[in-house]
Amino acid sequence: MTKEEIPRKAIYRLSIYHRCLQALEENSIETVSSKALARAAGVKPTQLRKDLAYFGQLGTRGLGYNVNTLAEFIGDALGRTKLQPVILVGAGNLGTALLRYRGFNKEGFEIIAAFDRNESKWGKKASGVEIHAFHEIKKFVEENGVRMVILTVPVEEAQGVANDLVRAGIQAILNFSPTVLQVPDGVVVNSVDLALELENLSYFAR
Amino acid sequence: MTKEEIPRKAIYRLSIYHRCLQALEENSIETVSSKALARAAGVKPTQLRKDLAYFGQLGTRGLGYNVNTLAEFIGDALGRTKLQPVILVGAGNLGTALLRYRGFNKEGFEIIAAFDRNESKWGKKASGVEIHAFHEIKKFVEENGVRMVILTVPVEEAQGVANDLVRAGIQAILNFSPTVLQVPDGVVVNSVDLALELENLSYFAR
DNA sequence: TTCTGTGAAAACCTTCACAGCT
DNA sequence: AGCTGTGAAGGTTTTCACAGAA
Repeated sequence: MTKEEIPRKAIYRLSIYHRCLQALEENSIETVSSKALARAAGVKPTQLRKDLAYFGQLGTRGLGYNVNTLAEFIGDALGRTKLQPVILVGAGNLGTALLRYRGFNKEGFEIIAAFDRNESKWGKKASGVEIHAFHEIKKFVEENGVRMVILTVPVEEAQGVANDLVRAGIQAILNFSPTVLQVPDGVVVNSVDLALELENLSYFAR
Repeated sequence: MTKEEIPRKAIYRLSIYHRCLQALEENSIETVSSKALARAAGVKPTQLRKDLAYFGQLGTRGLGYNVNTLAEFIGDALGRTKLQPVILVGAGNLGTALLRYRGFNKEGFEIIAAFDRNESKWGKKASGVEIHAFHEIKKFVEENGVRMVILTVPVEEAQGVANDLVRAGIQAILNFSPTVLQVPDGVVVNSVDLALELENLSYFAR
């Protein structure tokens, strides 16, 4: 069972299961069946079992899954045990809104710094996060072992900035610009394209 | 070639192609090969051709595709010809940031109103969009023929509000809460889960 | 020759059916 | 009995290989 043979989509769903398990933990529920957990996660029970089976036998037949054990196991499998430092590049509208958003911390990610090209922002803080000069990124990334970036710059700048980030040693980019970033192998990009999601919705809503 | 047999993912990619074509149009490029367009969209040429082939013969063999014609065709296929009214529910951090974000308009969507539970916000405007009382949604939706919602309320409220929206006749929800919404058949949900995207990235970044 | 269109093959992912613990 | 684990079947999406038009 190596990392390679687990479907991409299964990994994605694992995060969802993890969330649902956290909710169950908060309600002091100790055991859950694949049926109940699958329902909460919006998938079919067999799929949930299959996904978990990639990692071994995690449940107890006739009983179900232990909530705590399973939550911890998935957390480990996702490499989510320790806090991951993240930087944000582009402290505009969306960027500062994301700095204010507390959802990341709760899930184990900390935005430790922001970067912007606009000199007037340098040294200032937004939601407790200091905004640095853009050209300091490379040094900062190296010194702090940063691997992940949230990219919220205007479309026109996105590819150029992405190139700089790759050069600085960044391995993963969460891209909010409505463009397809070209990056070398070994660098991962997930794009959140708001207009595209709307467009997609409008197609399927009749 | 009915709507039903075209892969979901192909529809999604169509939006990407559309974007790339718009960029080409702005640069006054008249013709593009599947190879070039696929590269820009981050897919393989064969996949692009297959996707387009679902809709008929759109290119010219030996030559490529006409940028204008193809852009217009895809726009039509996506039902993107006329402006779609959208409302935003939950005028908090993320909500107001999205109101400020101009990317929607450019792609043919207009946020015509915002709604919030917080009475102190009622009647105020954020980025030119008026914030209404939450209980006015149903009436507003009916009167304005609104089918789509951007949902940016806190997690705890998300499912409850979604239920209200469905009752008000909403057909599509772009959900930003980190939870899986349960909705009846006929209602479409696309979720943008920021922490989940980060988690996913962190797994694939080594 | 160049580049699209497309049936067939391959890869991938989901679901089924039931074996196997508790 | 109740519920998980899993090989096999089924379905969907991607890629290949090449036919066909400009």
